[in-house]
Amino acid sequence: MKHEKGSEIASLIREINATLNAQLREAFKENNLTPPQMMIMFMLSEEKKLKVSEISTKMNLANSTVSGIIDRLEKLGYVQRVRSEVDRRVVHVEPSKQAEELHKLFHDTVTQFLGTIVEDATDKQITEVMTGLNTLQKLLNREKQKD
Amino acid sequence: MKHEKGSEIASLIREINATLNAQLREAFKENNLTPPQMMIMFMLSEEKKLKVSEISTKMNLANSTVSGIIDRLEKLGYVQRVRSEVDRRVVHVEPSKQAEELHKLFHDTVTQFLGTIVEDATDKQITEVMTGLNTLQKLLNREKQKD
DNA sequence: AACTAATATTTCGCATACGAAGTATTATAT
DNA sequence: ATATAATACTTCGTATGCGAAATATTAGTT
Repeated sequence: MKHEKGSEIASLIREINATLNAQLREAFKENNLTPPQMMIMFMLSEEKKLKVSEISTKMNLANSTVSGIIDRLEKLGYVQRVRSEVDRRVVHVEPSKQAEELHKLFHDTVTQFLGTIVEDATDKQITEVMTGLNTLQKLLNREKQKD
Repeated sequence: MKHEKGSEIASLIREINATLNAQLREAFKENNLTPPQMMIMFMLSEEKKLKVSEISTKMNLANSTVSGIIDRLEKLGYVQRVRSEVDRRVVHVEPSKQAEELHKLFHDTVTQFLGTIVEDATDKQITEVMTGLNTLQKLLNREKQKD
């Protein structure tokens, strides 16, 4: 009986994640960008310049994954890689000049979508969700060492 | 300010999902199977026979995704496809005879892992998590029609 | 019965997503 | 100063994961 709750929780996470991704794809469809592409553009419109590893950390992705996404954004002409002068191992990702008008649009689209998640949710509901997610995160992250 | 909570929630979901997947990969590493492969073997050891579309529904995946996973499990000799006699459009996925000893092992491994999620979690914590996830799921799923 | 619609699955093209290995550069140790 | 280790990123191979289109079969219409 012990694994029943774990099973239910794992299943719910999978389902919620899938739903969220589907809605993100739908919301960004007009822009012809995928969710992670859009999120990176969003972050760049706020930060103006990010290291590949910073993007990986913020988005919880492996460097190799981000590198591939940047490849495609670069090919689309939306960003450019710039090697750091200070430390030439570092690659800065910057929004490109020629797509500057789009940046505001991307930013607004993402902001708007993120708003809809909690739109017409009560404060109580938001608290419930945040509490539950934080608790689950803690449960998952501690149980490294044992016996 | 409105999108801040939405952003935080989306980010937490991503992070939790990634953590869960990483732990699943780690737990199933010994078996040389990926998480979805392992989950399908788990389901088959309980049900003995499932339609492709049933697997898709239970796992919240597109049929095309499941079809690919079954391809690889079949290539490994762990399952076999059997066309239904009743409705020849339907494909039944069955555990293979030659891997029968492994099935119990797979089942135990999955059961054990699902147990660890809630292991040494208090009832209060489990309730918090369940409440939060259910609330979030409801929030995401209702906002189809509007204005 | 012939035609059309619906259903179940597969195939295809593409974009994540990961870890391992490779490359280049910088930091550290001897 | 040179060898070694650490860091940042890319490349490679493989497995999801999706939607759209293709295929095969069954159900429903006329």
